[in-house]
Amino acid sequence: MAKKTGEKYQNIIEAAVKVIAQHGYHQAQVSKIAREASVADGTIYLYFDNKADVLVSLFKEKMGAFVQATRERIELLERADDRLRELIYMHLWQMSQNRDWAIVTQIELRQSDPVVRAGINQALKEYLKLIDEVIFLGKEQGVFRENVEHRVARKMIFGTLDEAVTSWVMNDRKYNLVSLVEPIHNLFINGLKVEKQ
Amino acid sequence: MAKKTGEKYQNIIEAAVKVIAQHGYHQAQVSKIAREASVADGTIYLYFDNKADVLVSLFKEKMGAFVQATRERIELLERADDRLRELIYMHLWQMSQNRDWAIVTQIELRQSDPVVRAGINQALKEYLKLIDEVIFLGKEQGVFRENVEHRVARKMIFGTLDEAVTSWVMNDRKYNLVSLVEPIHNLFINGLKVEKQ
Amino acid sequence: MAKKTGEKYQNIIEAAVKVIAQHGYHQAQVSKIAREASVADGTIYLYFDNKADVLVSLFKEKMGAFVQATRERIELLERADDRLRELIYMHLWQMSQNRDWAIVTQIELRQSDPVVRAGINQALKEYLKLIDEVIFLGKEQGVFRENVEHRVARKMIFGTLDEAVTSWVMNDRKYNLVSLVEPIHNLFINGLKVEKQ
Amino acid sequence: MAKKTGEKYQNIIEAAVKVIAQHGYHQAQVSKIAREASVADGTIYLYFDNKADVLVSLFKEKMGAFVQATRERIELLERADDRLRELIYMHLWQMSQNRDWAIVTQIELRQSDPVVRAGINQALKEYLKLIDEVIFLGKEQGVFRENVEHRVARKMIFGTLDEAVTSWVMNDRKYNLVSLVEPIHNLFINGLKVEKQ
DNA sequence: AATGAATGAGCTTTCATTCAT
DNA sequence: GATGAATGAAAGCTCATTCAT
Repeated sequence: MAKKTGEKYQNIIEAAVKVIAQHGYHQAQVSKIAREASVADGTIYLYFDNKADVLVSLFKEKMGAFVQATRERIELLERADDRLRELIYMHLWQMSQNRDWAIVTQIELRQSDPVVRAGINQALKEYLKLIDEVIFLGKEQGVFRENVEHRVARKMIFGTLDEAVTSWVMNDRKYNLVSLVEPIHNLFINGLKVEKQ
Repeated sequence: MAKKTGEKYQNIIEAAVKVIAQHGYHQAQVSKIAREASVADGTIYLYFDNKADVLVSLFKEKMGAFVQATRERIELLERADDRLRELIYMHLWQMSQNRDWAIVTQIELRQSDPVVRAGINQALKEYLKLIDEVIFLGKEQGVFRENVEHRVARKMIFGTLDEAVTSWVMNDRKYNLVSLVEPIHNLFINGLKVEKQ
Repeated sequence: MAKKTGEKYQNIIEAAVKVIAQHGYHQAQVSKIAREASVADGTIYLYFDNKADVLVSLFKEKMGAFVQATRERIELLERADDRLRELIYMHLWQMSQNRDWAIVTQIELRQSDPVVRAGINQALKEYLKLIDEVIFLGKEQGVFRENVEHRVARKMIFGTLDEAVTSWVMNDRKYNLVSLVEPIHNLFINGLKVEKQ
Repeated sequence: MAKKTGEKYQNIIEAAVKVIAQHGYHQAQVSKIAREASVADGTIYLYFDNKADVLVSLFKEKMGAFVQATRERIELLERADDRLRELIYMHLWQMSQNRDWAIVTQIELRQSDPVVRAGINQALKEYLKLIDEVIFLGKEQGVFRENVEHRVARKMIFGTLDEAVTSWVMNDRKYNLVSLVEPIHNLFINGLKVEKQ
């Protein structure tokens, strides 16, 4: 039913991001998004099945671009540990570049109902797959330990980055998020323990 | 105004957890909670200021007990790395023990409105403080590296555990969450890298 | 926000008068008014900000027409005492013509909350101004005494008419309200005292 | 059922006046009145049938005293026109003496539901009867015109005084209400018209 | 394709009254 | 007589979605 292309399709998605970032998820009514996109309320339903579809599409579009950009950048690098650093960098850098998107992603969209959550999780899988690939590569290259459970490592990497961005957004972005790239990478690679001397 | 003690107070909190876990946040009406607690709708307002207050109180009560139990257990141990293992264990074990609570905490309560979120974040701080204490102790004992940024380490520990539990809940708890204690602890301590030989 | 024009706007106002007159102020729920107006509950909120706005608008619309009709009629007359008689006549005649409106105005709307009261008082001022004009004209024409305090005279005129209509409504309109025009006018003009002979 | 005597009965009535004057009719909950009277909520129902009964009783008690005091004073005077002046004076003076009572009587109690209104009107009749008596006496004494309709005169007297007090209360009692006694009396007696010379 | 007026289901909270103690 | 904890009915308002134009 919904025609998921065209200029208006993009306009509506951008409008949704803007409205949600500005007014919060619970104040992001369809009519407000329509006004921001300069279309009629009904027009939204020509491009999307329902409101949840707007949110899920929004997340997929943005997340797709995010993953692709990250993938392109890390594949320029050889070593898995360098790729991991680049992934951490891209994650934090992209979020710090787009204030609205960070708010929407880390705070507002988490309040959405189960249907939207399901769509979001679906879109997230692509990113988790990319993380897995880095881990597997690291093991192959003998850079990461063989006995590291890749599912556990993936949770650590995603969980830490996610928590870092959320915490940064919640603290009104008072510090430079990208400055965390090295400390985080270092911690992932070397762990907490003191090196034997 | 609200009398935040007594048997009914506890009943209502338990009923809220049950209803939210069973029907989801958006289907957890006051009347449903009241029925589950075997009180009249109005009775809830003798013990809580409003619905948000029920949810925040619920989180504070449970989280307070959670943090206290964890603190008591880890303080029986000497070394910071052992304490960290115990904290990981307590986090995962307590969540795996209480199916409803895990769902409420990881999924449903995240959908709540800003007022509830603020109350929840407040309650979470106590837990983050406990994590910080373990990190500081580790540095003092020379068990953890001095040059580890404690804020980054805290984000890693909390972010990883949180992601692990969410992931486990979302996958319908198909595996034993406690089995992740060792892998996670190992990863936190030793990192991803291969040991020099 | 509210679009205060159109056929539906008028329909809702008429429906509100009817429902309030029939069921009383405290039984005039929005849903009842909507049903009477043959619109959905939500439609009311396209034309009015809230329930109080319906009531205030209703009063303003009706009172505005009332004052205008009265003004047009009295301005056809020269002498202030004739104008006063016409004002008394119009007041009593218009009320006796519209059973529902009289009930709403004299009984039901007086039960309304402070917000509505404030709006009503605002609308009443226009009528009081008209009364004042008649008094001033009378003084200019040498028909009314110069030493009559116009504020006191205004209270007498409005207070008496208001009491007359209220009393008539409360007594289930058993007599002809318009028959009071002459006695009231006579009393206003000549007072209680016996003429010196 | 209700025992309409005793110290607590009086306390509750005084408390009701105070609470209504202070917080307004719509904020005068039974529990608030009970607290002000230093009794339990349930105790009110030992002395009154229901909330409406409290309000009606309150009005009757106060109005009874008001009428009696007025009657005693005017009966000291011979002439009906003097009695009328005294009645005007007593009405305005008593209201201006008791701020709370004036607010309750003129503003707040008018918002009450039909049951209370009916009780109030009942209590008012005694006062209207007193006004009638003055008018009849005036006619007998040849002080007031025979051809004055007493019902109309009564409406004028009560309507004007009522409007005067309401207006004074609404204007935050910025002027001295008693200063209106002479102007009002003069207007009632002599009317608006210029004396023939 | 686009519009936007109309729909109507759904829910938190208040408060007069009761009754077991 | 006095208490006050408990009751539960009742209603204004929002907003995603539709559909006639």
